[in-house]
Amino acid sequence: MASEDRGVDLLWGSRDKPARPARLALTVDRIAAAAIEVADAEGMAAVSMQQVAARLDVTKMALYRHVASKAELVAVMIESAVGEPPDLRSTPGGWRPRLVRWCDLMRETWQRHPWLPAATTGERMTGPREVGWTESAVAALADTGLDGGERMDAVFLLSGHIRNTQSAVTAGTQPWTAEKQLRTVLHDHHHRFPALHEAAQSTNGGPRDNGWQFGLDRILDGLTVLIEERRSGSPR
Amino acid sequence: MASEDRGVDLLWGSRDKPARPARLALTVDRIAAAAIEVADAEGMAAVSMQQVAARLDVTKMALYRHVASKAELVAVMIESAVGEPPDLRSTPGGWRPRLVRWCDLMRETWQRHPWLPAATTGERMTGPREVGWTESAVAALADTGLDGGERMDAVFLLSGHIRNTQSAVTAGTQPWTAEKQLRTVLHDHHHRFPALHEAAQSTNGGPRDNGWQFGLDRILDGLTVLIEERRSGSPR
DNA sequence: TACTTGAGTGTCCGGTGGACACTGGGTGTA
DNA sequence: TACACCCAGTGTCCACCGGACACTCAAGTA
Repeated sequence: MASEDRGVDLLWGSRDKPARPARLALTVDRIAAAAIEVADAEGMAAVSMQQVAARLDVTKMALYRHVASKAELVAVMIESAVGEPPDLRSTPGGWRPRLVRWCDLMRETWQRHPWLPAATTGERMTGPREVGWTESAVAALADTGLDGGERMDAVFLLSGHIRNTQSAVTAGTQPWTAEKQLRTVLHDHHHRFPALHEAAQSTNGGPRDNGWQFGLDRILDGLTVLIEERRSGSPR
Repeated sequence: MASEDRGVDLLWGSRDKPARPARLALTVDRIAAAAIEVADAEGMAAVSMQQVAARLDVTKMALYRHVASKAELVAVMIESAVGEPPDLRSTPGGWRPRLVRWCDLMRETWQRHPWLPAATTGERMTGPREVGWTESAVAALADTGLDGGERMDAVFLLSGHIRNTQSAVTAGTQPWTAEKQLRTVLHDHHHRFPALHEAAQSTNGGPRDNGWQFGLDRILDGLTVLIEERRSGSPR
């Protein structure tokens, strides 16, 4: 059938265009780019081998010449989407502003690719760039007096918070992010959830950011407490 | 075929058992229980309509008489698995021990049902018990001087941390939880990730808990800073 | 010119969630 | 008592998913 189409094409028009331009056209990078387009436009759920293949005008099985499995495709997508990890050494002011900067950059790229939270959960392969981001943040904590495990835990805590707030933006991870639903539920059952009802009432307005800024400040304050304790008090 | 089996059954044995015990046997609760069994044993990915139906010796379509969709089934599973929210008013010592207690209970049930992190991500319906857990934690922050939004954000921060550490246990959300992989990568490319390499080296042993305790302490310390600031200093 | 290589194809498989028409026993009503 | 309706559970179908595998056929090499 495809060959028939080709025949018609050859007979009726565009004879001048190269007879086989499609050969060697497929590469891992092009596949990843197409998959990212799909994910950006329609979400991670829409990323299937056939969808991606269709966008490249190719059969899904052709993709398997270049990626071993869908998991590998997703891994390549992530590695491509996260971009080069930042160098924070030029950011002045010590560990705290550096981590803030790191979070800003992280959230920026995650906002550009809202499917990243969903794609980066679960057991999976990790690419060098992704590890590079972690490296970058751990390095920012180098001279804080925290031991290695603590530095890693701190970065994990921070990136987890980014993931939570970021995925909640698009997918409503937490009950109260499904705004309308919760609001009506709270209205109908306010006697059952008095504390929530009261909290919803006494919220000091302001645009919701899923608790991003609040959580960031709490985490950094908590880290500050530990770091100062280590520095001045008992150096363990 | 099923009727044949029934016939054989009737002819050869167990004639005494009621002729049609299966009628009215299916209920939402039984379906949810079966689905939870599947999820506990084989993970969320194994929860399909047919799997659940098979466990109940029933056709998958029979389930649709009782739940409208798979999403609804999952919602019922969650609501059933989280259990009754706790009453923390009897826990002495103020908001901090109460939140610690809340986290302990939360982690306990999440450990009993390791699929809960995976099931509670994404847009979905929320049941009264799940909201009840939130209510419970928000109530624990009632007399802290935080406004409603802050109380909600604090609970979100905490439950997000539980989710992250808990799901990492089973699914390796973060790069460095894939222990062996990262360790070999770090060994092979230590020149590329010096900070990570050094951190991995200088970790003060101890059993990893995915940064649960570390993160919890940081978050609670950070909350303490804010609450004390509100109480003593400028009440905003 | 003959042979090998390898990118892309077509077809198949088992699994998924779900639509829809059907069966057949239980029960309320005439 | 007879009948009709109700409705829990069934069987079959569909589109879609990821993936195995054998195939075609153009291009490069010997």
